[in-house]
Amino acid sequence: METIKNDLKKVILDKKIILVDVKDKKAVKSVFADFLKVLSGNEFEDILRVGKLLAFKLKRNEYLLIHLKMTGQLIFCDKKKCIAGGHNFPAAENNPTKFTRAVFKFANKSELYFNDMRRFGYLKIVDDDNFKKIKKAYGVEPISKEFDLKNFKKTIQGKKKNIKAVLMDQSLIAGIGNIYADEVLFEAGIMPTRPAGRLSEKEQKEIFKAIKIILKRAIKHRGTTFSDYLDAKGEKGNFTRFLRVYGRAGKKCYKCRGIVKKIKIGGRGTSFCPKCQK
DNA sequence: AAGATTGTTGCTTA
DNA sequence: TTAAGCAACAATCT
Repeated sequence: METIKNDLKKVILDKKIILVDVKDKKAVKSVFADFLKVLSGNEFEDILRVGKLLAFKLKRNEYLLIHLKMTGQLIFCDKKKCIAGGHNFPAAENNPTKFTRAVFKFANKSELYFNDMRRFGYLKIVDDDNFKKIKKAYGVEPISKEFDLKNFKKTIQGKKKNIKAVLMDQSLIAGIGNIYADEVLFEAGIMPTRPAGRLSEKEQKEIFKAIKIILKRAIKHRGTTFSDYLDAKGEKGNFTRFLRVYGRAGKKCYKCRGIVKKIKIGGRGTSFCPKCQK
């Protein structure tokens, strides 16, 4: 989401929105007429990110919220090229696809496609007050300065839930999902099943450090399932190569050469190394 | 063909 | 009252 936000900020700000072609009304979680009314003729002034939620700031203190959930994509196209963000998208140049739920059309003929195969994602207009309320429901931004060791210790203090569930709890820490939770705990050498409140000082510090390292690395690689243009051969990009434990069940651990295991925690697939993570 | 899949919400239970 | 646990949401792929 951080990558998508940064990429889109370069191209869609201060462009007049001529119309929004909504192909799937279910994707819009506001009163439909209001949604169109707020957007038409408006402009995006900024893009903010709250955890995995994107907030496109509009004129008159309103925001377009976009959540991509599992399979959402945002693809911006102008005359020259398409840039894209989101999960496993097909050829950016083939838009609209059968999964295109809405198209934002700008005055200069450029377009923003909201695609979503599984239809979990949504678009929503909120005012300033509402946005503040939504933001409040999220925990600290882990890449911010405000998130320091002291803050983290306080966050996990007394928690009986396992550490993986705590890392993924958006109301505690914003933005860590299933993949990065596994990566963080592998980096820190901690078993995902450990009750968060019973980790030692040293372990807490290791996890804190790992959060910073993993997120920094992920952003450096432009996110996990982000792929940009098709290359000259028409092949899809793949940027999951920097992952060290997620999706590697049955393979050799990069640290100890033992076998990476997979279990279920809270209904989610969880990859870990039983030898390296205690 | 059953079980898996990157996220969140809202209900039930403790 | 709050925290934890879990099904549900939908559509694909293996």
